[in-house]
Amino acid sequence: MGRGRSEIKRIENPTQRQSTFYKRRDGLFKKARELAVLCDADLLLLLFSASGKLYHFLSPTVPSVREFVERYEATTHTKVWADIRQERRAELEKVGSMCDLLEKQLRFMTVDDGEEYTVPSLEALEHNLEAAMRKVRSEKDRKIGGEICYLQNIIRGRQEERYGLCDKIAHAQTLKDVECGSTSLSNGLDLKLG
Amino acid sequence: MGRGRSEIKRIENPTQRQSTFYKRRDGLFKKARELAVLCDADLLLLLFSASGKLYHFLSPTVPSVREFVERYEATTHTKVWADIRQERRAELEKVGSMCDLLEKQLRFMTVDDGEEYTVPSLEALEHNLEAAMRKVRSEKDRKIGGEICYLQNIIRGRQEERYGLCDKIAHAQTLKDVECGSTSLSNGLDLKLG
DNA sequence: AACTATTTATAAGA
DNA sequence: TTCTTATAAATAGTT
Repeated sequence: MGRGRSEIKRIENPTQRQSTFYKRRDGLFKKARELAVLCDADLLLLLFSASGKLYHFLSPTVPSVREFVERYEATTHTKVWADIRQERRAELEKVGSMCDLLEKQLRFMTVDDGEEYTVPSLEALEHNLEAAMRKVRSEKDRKIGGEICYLQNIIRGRQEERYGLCDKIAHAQTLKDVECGSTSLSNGLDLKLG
Repeated sequence: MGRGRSEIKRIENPTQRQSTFYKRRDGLFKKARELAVLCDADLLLLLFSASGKLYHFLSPTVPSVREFVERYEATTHTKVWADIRQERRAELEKVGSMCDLLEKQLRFMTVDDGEEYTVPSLEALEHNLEAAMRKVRSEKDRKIGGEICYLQNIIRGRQEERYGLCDKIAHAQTLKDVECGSTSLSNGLDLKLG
């Protein structure tokens, strides 16, 4: 419509583009309103101009953008926000219950400065701490035991090395004795290893 | 356009309404697309027919309905979902950091079955447990001390009551003695109270 | 869905 | 922006 032009491509002249934007924007909104009224349809039209200005139309039967988009989600089963909200809620619940559990466990082991306790509850705490202590100490013993064992093995290994060395030297000496026919020199090498 | 009609009101004839809906829907979408291309605008068009069927158009520069509505929210400062999400995120972070803190505290006091510990770290745990134990025991001592004090007070009170009673009886006796002029009966009531 | 008479939208110019 | 107007486009009624 109008004089000339038919090709639909970006209008490079900014003034002309702006002018066309106004005219066509009005036309589009008018058509949208007419469609809603004539055909009993619900529609949402959100429009940003190139300069970032917002225009929107919502058919009269629809109370809010939010409800409309929720209807859209329900129809398309996209449910983008619904899903995200669901996930967030689940995550929050998980972390929350984790927190409760930890708090309970901690409450099981420590006295809080703000609180007042009864003697039996303090005794219960004491028992819990004793149990924890036993566990820590047994773990420590186990570790130390392991280390002692490891050191013993090293010592044993070294001793065996030394014995082996002694045997070799002794053997070497024997060979020498046989070769030279004398045993006097073997006494000069007094092995005190091992 | 077209032959006749100019009044914009709901078309009562369903067949005619449906026909008009198709024609005008196509026209509207065409106009929407043209506006987006010619004027470099971003737009979203969601349309439900009277029968609930959905049609939508999103200008090519916009990747999703979600992003578009977020832009709408940011522009209008409606921010309904944005706010809710922000709150949720903050809440989650708070609970999360709380959880971390508790976990750290707990890790400070207990040995975990899955973990391997060094002897020095086990000794550190032992010290922490000893500190907690001292705190619990001092609290217990304080409580027991308080209870002993309380019981002592009760005992003292009872004793005072008894002394008072003795005094009264003694006084009554004295009165009786004075009244009767005899003191022989007072010896029959041997007070061993107090 | 296709045709066409007619109305409506709008490009260009002021 | 807004108005005017020539002209292209959309579409109501019909088939």
